[in-house]
Amino acid sequence: MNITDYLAESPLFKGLNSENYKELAGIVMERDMKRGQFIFNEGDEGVGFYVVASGLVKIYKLSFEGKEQILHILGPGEPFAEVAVFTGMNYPANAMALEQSHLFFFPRTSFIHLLKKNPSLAMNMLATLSLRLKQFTHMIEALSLKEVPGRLAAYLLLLSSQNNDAATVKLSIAKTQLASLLGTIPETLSRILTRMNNQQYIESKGADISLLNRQALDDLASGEKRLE
Amino acid sequence: MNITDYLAESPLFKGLNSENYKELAGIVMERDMKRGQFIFNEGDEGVGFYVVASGLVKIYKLSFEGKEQILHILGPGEPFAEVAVFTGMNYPANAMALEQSHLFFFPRTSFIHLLKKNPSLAMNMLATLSLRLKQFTHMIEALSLKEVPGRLAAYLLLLSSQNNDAATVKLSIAKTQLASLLGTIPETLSRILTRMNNQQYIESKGADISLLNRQALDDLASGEKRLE
DNA sequence: CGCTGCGTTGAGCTTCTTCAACGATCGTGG
DNA sequence: CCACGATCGTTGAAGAAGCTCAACGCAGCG
Repeated sequence: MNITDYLAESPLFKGLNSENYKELAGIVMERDMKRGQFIFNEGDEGVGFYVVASGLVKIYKLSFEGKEQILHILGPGEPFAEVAVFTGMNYPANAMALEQSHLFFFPRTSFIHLLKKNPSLAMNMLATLSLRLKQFTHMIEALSLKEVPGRLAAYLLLLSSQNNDAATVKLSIAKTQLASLLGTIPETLSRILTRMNNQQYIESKGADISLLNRQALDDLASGEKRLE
Repeated sequence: MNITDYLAESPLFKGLNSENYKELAGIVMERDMKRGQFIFNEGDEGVGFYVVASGLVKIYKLSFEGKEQILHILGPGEPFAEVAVFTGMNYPANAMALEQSHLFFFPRTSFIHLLKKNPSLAMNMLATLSLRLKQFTHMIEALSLKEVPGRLAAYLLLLSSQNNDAATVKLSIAKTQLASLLGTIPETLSRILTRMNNQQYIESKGADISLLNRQALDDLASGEKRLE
């Protein structure tokens, strides 16, 4: 599988013609990252953006004391740091590989050059950024309106829905990372998982979690009910 | 002042040529809203987006119990609901006029038509969306990493910096609305303002707030210090 | 004048975090 | 191959932050 095939799989570049792909392939650079390696840090100059070819990447912010809030977890086909390309500003957050990852890097100036000649590429970017904005909207809502059990319930239901409503879901990230993604800490997450088990809403064994009572999880996610 | 002049003031449309403006003026529709009037509700079909000509608009989410989280407060020249245009999805939040407002409305299909012929318009939209994404990044950081005093301090410093670092700032929205914007409730906001007064960090009289100790506010905003 | 919305204050309570300790797992080097 | 260390997950106890509920003053406005 060559670079063009990989690119065609990303929503960002879907539906472009072969000439477009050739041009993209012409400016792309490849980077290999090991688990735990920094891709860039908040404040670094925004020299371009990335698309995950393989692996897993987290985008996150750190507080003064070092507490982490994950903004995104990104897998194959997903772009990140596009914002830096268009604002011309520095990266607004940190990026780290969660596992061995292969990345495509698109330098800012060359990419903008492509964009200007290419309305459909621009439309794709607009759609992608819009979707991301919508995700952030949900995230802000969750962080400010819901309690942690509600956020966790929403996350589990989301995972399930992404898997044909599977009864059992597998966490693709460590529980510590999940805690950060949900805006809390590992201890709290652990306690809430225990309580959900006690209530028979779920049955969790390590990274595998079975959803036993969807209705109850729904109620938690909508804030309609509290976790006993 | 005609429509074209108004449009040219919005960052969204800055730097376009006169032909572009004429086309935009050709598809725009004008709407007048009274204070408290709904512009659209979450879940409504995303038929187009708006630019504020005059007045003030809030974009917000509601929890099950009716608690509100404001996502944005928008004034003249600022666009909103662009996301719906590109995702083709329903509006992801509610919009309400905070005061008597005059709005420009751009219907989805006509606007997309313009975009496709017009790379510089697309580039402007990309830059605008990216900036908004960056703001959301900050907001998520604030909501999850900072305590309420820190968020308030950051907000006051932001207001001041938008006014040539004025020593005294005036809140353009009601304190209840500010509470929602900061992800808290009026009672908590009120108590924190009182504490900041006691510490002589600020001096507040109604909507006018003087910043007496910028260093202390900075420390709060960065999470470096706690409010006594 | 009375109503309504906004802001403030107090008391009690819930949720979450902090701090500390401990068990399990896993990869690595001896 | 085993032992060790590191990371991760879990549990307990105590404390802090913010929320709920309730009451009240105040201003603007019909």
